[in-house]
Amino acid sequence: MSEYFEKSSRSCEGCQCMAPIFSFLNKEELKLVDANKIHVNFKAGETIKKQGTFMSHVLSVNSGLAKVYIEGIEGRSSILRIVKPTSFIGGPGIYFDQRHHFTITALTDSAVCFINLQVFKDILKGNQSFAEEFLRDFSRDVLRVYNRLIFLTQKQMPGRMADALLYLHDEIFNLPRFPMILSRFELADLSAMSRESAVKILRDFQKEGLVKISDHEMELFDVEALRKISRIG
Amino acid sequence: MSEYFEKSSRSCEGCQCMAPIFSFLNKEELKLVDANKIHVNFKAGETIKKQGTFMSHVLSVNSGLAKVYIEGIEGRSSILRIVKPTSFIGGPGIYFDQRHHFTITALTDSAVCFINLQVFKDILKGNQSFAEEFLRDFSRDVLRVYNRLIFLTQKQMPGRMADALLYLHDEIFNLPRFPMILSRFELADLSAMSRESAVKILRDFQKEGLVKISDHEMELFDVEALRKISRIG
DNA sequence: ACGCAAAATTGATATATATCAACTTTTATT
DNA sequence: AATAAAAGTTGATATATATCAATTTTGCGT
Repeated sequence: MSEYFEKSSRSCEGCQCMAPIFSFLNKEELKLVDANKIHVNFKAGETIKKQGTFMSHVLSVNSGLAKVYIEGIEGRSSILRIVKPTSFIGGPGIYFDQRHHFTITALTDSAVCFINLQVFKDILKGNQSFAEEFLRDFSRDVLRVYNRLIFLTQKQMPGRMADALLYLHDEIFNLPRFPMILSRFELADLSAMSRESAVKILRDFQKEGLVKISDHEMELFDVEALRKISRIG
Repeated sequence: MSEYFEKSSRSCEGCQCMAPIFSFLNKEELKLVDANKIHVNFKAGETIKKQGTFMSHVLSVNSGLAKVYIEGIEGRSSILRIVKPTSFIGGPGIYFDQRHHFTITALTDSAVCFINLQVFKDILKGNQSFAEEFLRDFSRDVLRVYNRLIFLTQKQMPGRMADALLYLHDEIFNLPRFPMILSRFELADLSAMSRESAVKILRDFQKEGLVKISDHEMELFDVEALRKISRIG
């Protein structure tokens, strides 16, 4: 565990790497956040927050990529989302039971700010537009889960894998060629299948010339074909 | 379509059938709700709100039972929850895009109040404890979906069907014997399988003496055995 | 009470998917 | 560089699940 942390030397004011939601804060509120945050660096693979633990802070991912996943039955996991900078991470525990309902793990070296939950809530109370943006962000998250529920239960494997790749393409990298940050195992967790099945589907995609995987890089040759596979299910 | 509606003669104040969340309102706020609500009766089978439509109101189910489901791919549906009186129904559209992201259908004759969304939001702005209760309610909903995501993707059919029955038992009726409000088709939508599979699993449960279905009644003889099946997956 | 339409049921079959076991490649460690 | 450990791959097989087609039951309107 090498979570070397620091009382950030930079202040939040003027910080380029805070999550967009915090742009709704005024100077005073930002100072409050500044005084009640902890900045921590994580190495790839490290656990940022563990499901089930007490939620003392909310998170802002400043740099790096992370996976947010629910630890389910017998060691199996469902990845809810991949987080890219800069993103806010709260979750349903904030106003329900003050617990984390998912685990967050760094996929690459990452920098994260932890903002004291009570301070966050206090600011939320007094700033209407901040509160509304928070709700918008939360709601977007919820809709993502709705979508996952539908496509994980109603599509079959090729469609689910196509969706996983398109998710990385459309939401994370916006490029047909991107670093393969997820292992086959994680890709399986993202598309609700076994590792072996994930490997086989990817091999099929590769044979058909839709994608190419090499040297930790994924290249999508035919995004439209993938979209079609996604549609067909 | 026999949605005969009425400007309710009773006022909200003192109404015994409003959703618990509204108990956080003061008299004045309640009057505002009163002046901006519509009370509608639905017959079993009627659609209360349709996925994709503009969200002009939030709902309070005063009596009757309803199903909340997402219309997914090629006519397939996923039931998110069964709603019993008295319950508030909002959804992620409130602060995101003002649309309904699920369809609500009456399972029995029902009475529903539609509260103007803008008025609802205005009150939320000015009443902190109401806002927090709203967030708690919303978060509870979200956690329900998390759970469904996990058990629908990580358990196999017997476990999923056991969960569906236990859901009705634990959350809706709190009795080992209850009216079978869901068709086999709907039970299948609740446990993410085909109708035929649902029938077969139920037959197995019945053969093993775990449940009995007759005359629109479901009786759970061995709740603990069902819990075990749920656990095993 | 009759007849129709919808829902439920059934067994046979096809398909999708997981599991298993063996093996290869990659990555990390000493 | 050698070795171990982890990740990835593969084909064979078993299992879970959906689909299909035929049949029965139930509910409903006249």
